[in-house]
Amino acid sequence: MLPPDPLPSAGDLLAWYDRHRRALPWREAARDPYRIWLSEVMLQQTTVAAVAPRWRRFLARFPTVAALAAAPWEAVAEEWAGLGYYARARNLHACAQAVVARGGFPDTVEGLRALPGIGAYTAAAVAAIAFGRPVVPLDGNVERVTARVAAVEEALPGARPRLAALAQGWMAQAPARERPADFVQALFDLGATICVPRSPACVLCPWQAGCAGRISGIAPLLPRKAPKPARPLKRGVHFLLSDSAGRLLLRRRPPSGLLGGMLGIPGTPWREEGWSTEEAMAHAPLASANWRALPGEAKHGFTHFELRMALLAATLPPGAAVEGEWLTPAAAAQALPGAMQRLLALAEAAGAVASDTA
DNA sequence: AATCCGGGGCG
DNA sequence: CGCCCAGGATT
Repeated sequence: MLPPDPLPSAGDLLAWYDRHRRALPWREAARDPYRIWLSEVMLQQTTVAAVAPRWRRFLARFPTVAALAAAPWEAVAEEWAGLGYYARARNLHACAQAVVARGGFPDTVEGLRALPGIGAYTAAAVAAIAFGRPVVPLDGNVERVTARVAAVEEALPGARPRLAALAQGWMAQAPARERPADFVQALFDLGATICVPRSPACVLCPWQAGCAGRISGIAPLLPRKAPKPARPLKRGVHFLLSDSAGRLLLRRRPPSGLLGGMLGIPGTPWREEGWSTEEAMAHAPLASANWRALPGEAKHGFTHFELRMALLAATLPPGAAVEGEWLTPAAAAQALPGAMQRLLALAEAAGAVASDTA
């Protein structure tokens, strides 16, 4: 079969990008590798809309990589709370310290790839956007655009090497090679605004004439993906202990694993089998307290399982000592990951804690 | 290569 | 309710 005519032209895409590129906060300032790197880490599996306000807030608190490296983990965790994938925050902190120790960000893919939390994608993205290296980061947008333009019918993730080679081939064309940062961001924007997963707007696409997927009519079906397994349901029981001032007992979770390093409301492990009251009470932070079950359940979806949590509440008996940290409900809402905030909302609905200032 | 790891928005 | 999102680390 003959290739489509004309072939995808980097110049056409760059001309489109010059007119239609998204106005994103990390594109406004100069190419500070710290800001670019921070945006790329936040954008891992996270939408632009969710990242933009958090990116501004993070930089207001940690304006430089040195400031981030010098900050205590507790402050970084609090600033990241609610963004998800908390290993990113741990690696971000460690990466900042490594960068300060070596005197600045590496300006090559290999150098960046060696840092914590920087994989093949982020290394290529920072190298291209911050340092002008002619490399294409393969993200979900680039995978989709490339699979469609080249009509790659092989399913992900097996097709990834082919897609990467095709996209890198476009970067080798003259106009792209001279504007690597713009070219990769043009691919991002094309995938985010026109070559979208469902109902792509092919009539608006600068590459429509050369798109093999559009010509053959299969573009909306690409890229093909392997089916995903079903998510099991897990259950847990949690314990909300209030002191006489209305503050709540929280404990920092182990540094790795699910919600690692983040604050949490004490509770049982999460498992598929349910918990009897007696069994759950063995995990209570304080056995002798006026525990009462609150009505309802808190539900939360993780990537690989669904979670339902029951909640028991009690007040701290006078003179009792418990290990953990005491936070006001407002401070807890600020510092807790989403799953734990669901428990807080359940308690507020039951009138078990002071309602937030909202 | 397969698994684990959050949270939000959209059709 | 399922899918997708500027993925990385671990095994």
